[in-house]
This record gives sequence, C-alpha cells and structure tokens, in this order.
Amino acid sequence: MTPAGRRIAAAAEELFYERGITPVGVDLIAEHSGVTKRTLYNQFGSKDQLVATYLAIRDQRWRSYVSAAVEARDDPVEAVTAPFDALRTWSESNTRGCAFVNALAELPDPAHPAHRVATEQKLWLSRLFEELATEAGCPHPATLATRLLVLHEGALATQPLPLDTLEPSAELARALVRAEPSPRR
Amino acid sequence: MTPAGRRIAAAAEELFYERGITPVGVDLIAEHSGVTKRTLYNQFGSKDQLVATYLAIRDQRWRSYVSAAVEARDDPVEAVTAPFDALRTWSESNTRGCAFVNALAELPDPAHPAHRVATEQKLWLSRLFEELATEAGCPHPATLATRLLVLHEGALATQPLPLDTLEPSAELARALVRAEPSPRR
DNA sequence: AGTGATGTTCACCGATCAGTATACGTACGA
DNA sequence: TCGTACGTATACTGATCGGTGAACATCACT
Repeated sequence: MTPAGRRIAAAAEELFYERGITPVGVDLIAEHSGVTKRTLYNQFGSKDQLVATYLAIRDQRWRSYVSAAVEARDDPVEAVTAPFDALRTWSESNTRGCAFVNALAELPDPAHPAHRVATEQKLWLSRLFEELATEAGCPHPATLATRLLVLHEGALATQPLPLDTLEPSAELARALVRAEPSPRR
Repeated sequence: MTPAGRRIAAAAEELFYERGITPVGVDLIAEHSGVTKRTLYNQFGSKDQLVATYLAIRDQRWRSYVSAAVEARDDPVEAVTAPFDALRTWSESNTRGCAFVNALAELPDPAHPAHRVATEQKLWLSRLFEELATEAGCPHPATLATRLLVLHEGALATQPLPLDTLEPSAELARALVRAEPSPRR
C-alpha cells in the first residue's frame, strides 16, 4: 500500500468507526487524509472496496490484540478468559462498540464483503475459545466456547449502557471455566 | 394519529428496520405508504422525528411481546427466563437483529432521541429481570439480572452467525436461575 | 532519454438527499 | 354555510452523493 493509500485507510478507519459508514462520504475521507478524491479512487476503486479494506484492517488489529493477551498467560485455564481481559482495555479506546456489528447494521445486503469479514471474525473468536478450552482440559470445549462467545458479545453490546457489565461477564466466564473439571491440572 | 400517519409509520418501520435508517429517504417512505411527501412532513415535521417515532413504536411493541410471554408463565422461576423464549419467536420474524443497536450504529450523535430510546429499552429489560428474580426468590437479583441481560444481548448479537447460540444461551440462563437457591419453592 | 507508477488539480456527471411553496380537493362539525 | 383539519398534486430549492475525464507534475528504475 502506497503512502497516500495508508493515509486514506487511516482516515477511513477513524471516520467509519466513529461516525458510521453510510453518513461518511468519500469527499470527507479524502479531505481528512489530505488527498484528492481522484487518488482515493485510484487506490481503492470504490467506496465499497474501501469499506472492505477498513474492516479487514480492523479485524487484523483486533486479532493481534487478543492473541497477545492470550499468549501473555502462562496458566492455560487463565488463558481461556484472556479475551475478556483484552476486551476491557480494548473498549477503553473503542467506545463505539464492535465495528463489525455496526457494519452489519448499516449494510443489510448479505453479499457485501462486510458480512463475510464480520462473520469470520466472530467464528475466529469462537474457534479460539474452543481451542483454549481444549488445551485447558475442559471436557466440553464446544459448549463452553459458545457460552463464552455469547458472554463476550453481550458484554460488548451492553457497553453503551450506564451499567458495569464487562466485569460481571468476565467473572461469570471464569466461573464457567472453573466449573468444568480440568484433568490436566 | 391520522390514518395517513399510521400508514407512514408502518412503512417507515418496515423500511428503516430492513434497510437501515440513513439509506432510506423520505421519498421512499412516502411512496411505500401511498402518501405525498407533503403529508409526511405535515404529520411528522422532519425525518429525525419520524425516526424517533419509529423507534418508540418498535419499543412499545417489543415490550408488550415480552410482557405477554412473562405473564403466560405460572411458575415464577420459569418466568425469569421467559424473555429468552420470547426472543426465539421474535427473532424468527425480525432477522435483522436489534433495531436499537442498529440505530445506535448509524446515529453516533448521543443527542439523537434514538440513544435515549435504546438505552431505556435495555434498562427496562434489566429491571424486568431483576424484578422477576426477586419474585422468584433469588438471593442476588441484581447480579443475576446483569448476567441475564448480557446473555440476552449476546444471543441477539450472534444471531446472524451460522451458530445456534439462542438455545444454549437460554439453557445457561435457566441454569443460572436454578443454581441460585429459591427459598419460596 | 524514456517509461510507468503515483499523485495532483479542477471540472463535471446524473442521481438523490431533506425540506419547502403554492394551489386545490374533501369531509366534518359549529 | 362557513371554517378547519386532512390530504393530494406538482414543482422546486440548494446541497450532497458516489464516481469519472483529462491534463499535468514528480520520482524511480531501466
């Protein structure tokens, strides 16, 4: 990606996330990245393609963030709920909720690339939970993974409320992991 | 509300929910309701006001739906998780997720009436869970209510995924209620 | 010296946006 | 019978939308 392309992507990421996709026009993105609209179209071809790139970048950054939190844990049991710890610090600087859920809300067309990216992101987290649960020796990793995914998404979705849901969700998640017998311990 | 006003509101509800708020113009709503744009503005004054009305109507319908499901339960313990049963049938004909979460994704401005409606809807459900938990004799209704709310929103948010999360969420919710000692039983 | 990629400037396209103006019809209640 | 509310019809405003055309500048690499 060229220098101008990177500036465009950075501006698009911030504007799309903070203000939503539909209400943000390509002119605004070009202006914020100090670039002509012509350059934007030379680099990305269309707004839809720029949206897809925006989501892909976000997905990559988020996965790296979660993976780092998981690998920082030595205890395999603690590693299972590490994504909840990552969610706490992540959402401190991402107060507009999940970019993918928001994108799906704005783009009803299932053929839009946003749907593929969003679905794969959630499935990635689900698989991660299942793998971690298996490594921790939990007897029913698939069931546990589904429960943890629901708790994770629920905590994320209730962030804008004047309730503290993140810590209770993480606490319940840890309880669920501990409740399952861990033969390897 | 006049007959024309009702037709406009009905068309707005369907279009806003199915296609999103921003991409649906007032011309389209007027056309779908068989009404002139002039009539639309005579009745609602502005698009923002129409959006607020749309969300208020949806909120009212949803609360009635959940309340009916709760009141249909004789056992107070089963009543606690009745909103999860309501969610199952509700989401069968509402496949685009939560209208309020979607609206927040499109309307970042916290001053928009959509934010107030959405927040109050979630808090209403939270209070409902707490009241039902209290009536069922649960010793920690506030804690349980937060957990049930997170599970509910999580199940709702993961609906578009090719995973069955609704039934596992409801099952876990019932387990949480049963786990708490119920002195009244 | 030549060539292709990157980027700029500026003007432009048709379509759509939210919202308004004016004038006319129709039904109902005082 | 007269006024008022409800609704229609058509035309219009200025702004913004996503996207394009054409000409020109800069730089690196061969």
